[in-house]
Amino acid sequence: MALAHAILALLLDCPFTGYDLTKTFAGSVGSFWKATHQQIYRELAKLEEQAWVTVEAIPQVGRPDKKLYSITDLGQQEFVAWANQPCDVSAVKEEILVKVFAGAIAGTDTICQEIQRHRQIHTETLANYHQIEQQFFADRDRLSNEQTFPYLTLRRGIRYEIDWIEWCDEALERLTNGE
Amino acid sequence: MALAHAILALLLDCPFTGYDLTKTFAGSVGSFWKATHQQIYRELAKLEEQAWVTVEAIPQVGRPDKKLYSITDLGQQEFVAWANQPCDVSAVKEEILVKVFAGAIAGTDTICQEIQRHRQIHTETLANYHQIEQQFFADRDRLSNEQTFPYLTLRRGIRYEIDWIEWCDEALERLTNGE
DNA sequence: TAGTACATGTAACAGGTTACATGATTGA
DNA sequence: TCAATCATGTAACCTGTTACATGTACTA
Repeated sequence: MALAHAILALLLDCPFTGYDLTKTFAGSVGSFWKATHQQIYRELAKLEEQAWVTVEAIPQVGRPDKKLYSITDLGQQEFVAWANQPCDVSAVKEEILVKVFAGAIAGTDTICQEIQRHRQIHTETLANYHQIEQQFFADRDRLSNEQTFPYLTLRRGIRYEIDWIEWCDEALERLTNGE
Repeated sequence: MALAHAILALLLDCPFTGYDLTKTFAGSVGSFWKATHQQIYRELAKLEEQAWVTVEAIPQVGRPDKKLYSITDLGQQEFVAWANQPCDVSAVKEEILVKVFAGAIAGTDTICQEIQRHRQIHTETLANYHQIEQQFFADRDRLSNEQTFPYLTLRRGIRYEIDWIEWCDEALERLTNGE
């Protein structure tokens, strides 16, 4: 049910098309939620059935109609109710750690290369987050209450990437010690 | 396909029953992979079809036969081949951050309580990891190559929990500032 | 002229969750 | 006597991924 609520969370602020939601999930909100366009279109259809959102079709020339989705009062009530229920800590599933776990069979070189590749990816993601931070949260210690909430999700993303990079360094050191 | 490889990773070391695999996924290996018994039984059936594992039925009194699964040479080859292919960084999906993102509508109190709840859970998980560390990796700076690999996965888990706890503290501070 | 952005969708499949089902043994 | 542990499984459902499909407009 959480994809539904992630979509509602975005619609609370302003109406969106499925297309724009897809881009948002691939962008800023991507630090804590991911979804493909197929998932989003399917979910929007369900949300409409439940009357949590309404659609307005906006005709266009040479393109499919834009379908602009807005959250309803019912949708907003549902979101608040959902937010007030405790939720689980998310389950971790790390493919790279499956490899590391069996590193003795996969081979130290293989593992080190993969760790280095991941370190690179995390470094790039971190740079991206830092750029968002500069652009949208310049005066970080004087944010309004409304701005603080999205900033905290970005902070979580930044911490997460830094922590991965540090683990990669630690792992590489432990694996190359004595060579 | 990664559940299959997570199972193979465990079988590389020694044979397992589906039941024992379930417990292992709920325990130590749970720091980087989770699976329910239904998933595991279904996956084991597939692995057997592909001849990546073999089964030995062990009759018991008053209980279903134990089915002890062992990895085959083919399974081992497959695992090494898989480990040598680059894999993606895992996608993050954090339900709590969906709530935090829309915190202005959910309400600061609601959000703070939920963050505090999660802080507690992360603290307990961390304590659990520290205990595993004490028990199985006592002499942390003098581990054999074989021990280093699983230790690194535990280190990742420990760092992850610490990082979450620190983020919770940071978030709570930012949200209660000026009250 | 090739690729990207815009804008939606169907279909098939893979992976994950929840409920139900069986039935002996052991410990509180 | 109640719950937990041992040990397996079926079925239904929900979520997520991949491939395919359409067709314009703009940019390199």
